[in-house]
Amino acid sequence: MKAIYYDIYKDLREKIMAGVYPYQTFIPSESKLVMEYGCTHNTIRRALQVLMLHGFVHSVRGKGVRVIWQAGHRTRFVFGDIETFREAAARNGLEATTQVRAFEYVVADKRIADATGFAVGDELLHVERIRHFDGANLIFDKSYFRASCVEGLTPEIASDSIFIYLEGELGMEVTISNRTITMEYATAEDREVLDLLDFDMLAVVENRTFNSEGVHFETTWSRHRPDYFTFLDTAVRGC
Amino acid sequence: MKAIYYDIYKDLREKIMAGVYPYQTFIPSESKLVMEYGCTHNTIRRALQVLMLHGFVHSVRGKGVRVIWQAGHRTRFVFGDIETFREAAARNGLEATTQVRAFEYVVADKRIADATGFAVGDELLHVERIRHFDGANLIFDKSYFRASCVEGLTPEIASDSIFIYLEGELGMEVTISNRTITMEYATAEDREVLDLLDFDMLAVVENRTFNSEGVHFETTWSRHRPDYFTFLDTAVRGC
DNA sequence: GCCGATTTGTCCGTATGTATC
DNA sequence: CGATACATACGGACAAATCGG
Repeated sequence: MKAIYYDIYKDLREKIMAGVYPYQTFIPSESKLVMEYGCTHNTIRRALQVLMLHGFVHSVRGKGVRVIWQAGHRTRFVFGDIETFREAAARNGLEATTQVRAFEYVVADKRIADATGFAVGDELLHVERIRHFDGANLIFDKSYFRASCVEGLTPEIASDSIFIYLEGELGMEVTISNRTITMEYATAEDREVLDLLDFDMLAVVENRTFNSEGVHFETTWSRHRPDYFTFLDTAVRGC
Repeated sequence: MKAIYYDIYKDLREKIMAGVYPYQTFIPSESKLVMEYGCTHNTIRRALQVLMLHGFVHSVRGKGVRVIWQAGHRTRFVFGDIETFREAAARNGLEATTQVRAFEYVVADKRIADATGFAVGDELLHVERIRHFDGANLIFDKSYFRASCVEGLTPEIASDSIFIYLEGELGMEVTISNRTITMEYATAEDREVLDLLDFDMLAVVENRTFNSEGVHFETTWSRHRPDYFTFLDTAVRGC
């Protein structure tokens, strides 16, 4: 990311998180930022748009751009953004390991196609992984990858990080993801592979990801033990 | 919303949902859209950005803009967007009623302030509501509003729709919302007011909303019975 | 492998509108 | 009313990626 607007976004974000622009105060006006960063109006606006989308600021016509990010809120055990399990675990300060439970090629029948969003007949790689951290098996991932997109993938790689392999070795870029979050009863299988204590339900995140060419190449269900699940989101009404 | 880019966004969205531009196909290039809509490059790009943010399309440099929205996916029992409970219920085709359980003015002590994000000493209106639809009490809302933002609000209005009142009568506009989703054990109170069957956990959405001036004016915890909870989201990696 | 046409991505400079104070 | 600040749009320029010949 070598774009100017993105550098400005990161700089402003840092200042907000560092308290240079505190909660509920106004950041400098667009024209001041234009002078400060030596770019144009439009480029500043681009950066401000990203700040808004990420829930850091809110702009008010005729008044200014107000900081709405609060320190302390939204921190621990967050598994929301598109990021690898390793990234999320590291950000939460946890040692994490992954055990691969299944790794097999299948052809999508109607049942799989309906569930995953792939087409009947698509060749898929079915992977099941168990995520261990903080002393317990806490997440059970069931994934279907489009086989043609994961050439050369092995169980050993899957136990490390599939996404780092895809992005590094295959040069694939993960960009957009459609997610749904639901709660489901734990199955016998869940109880077998996870350390569920006395929990009888799970938080299930269905994730359909698209690569940089807009091709749907993965559907994953992540089944989380409830006490380790937090999902974050910021929404903007209207336009 | 009188902006040109927004009209173009809505038009393209309609065409995608109507199947004019089917799943996985490319929509016309920017230059073709410029001619079709009689505006500039930048205005088209603005519309495309909104389409991307809402998970309808994905753009690939040098190739085009591909449709990634699938008909049928993401439909029923969705309570994700910033919208009133009535809007959501109506979209899901359900008759809905609301019972107001508490309605009282309080001053934020440290406990309330920490939980809600308001400051100690802020005057707040505490409201508890029970949402009934599909034949059962399914959602339990506990809200704190900034008192100065909800002048004239009555329990009767709260049983209808607080947001319609705020937007209509008070001219307030709800714009940004920070949400966290977690799972929690049902309390004795939950069991008292909701028809929980044998569920012992709830999906809890904490919602901090800001008005059009960027002022935090509401924190609500919506406690959903698990079988009626689905949350949707689309995420974009990188910038 | 190279070149040129196409397409998206970024940025500039300017102009006008609208809301706030 | 004027100054300030954000919102939208125009038109032009160049960079970067893709694709076909």
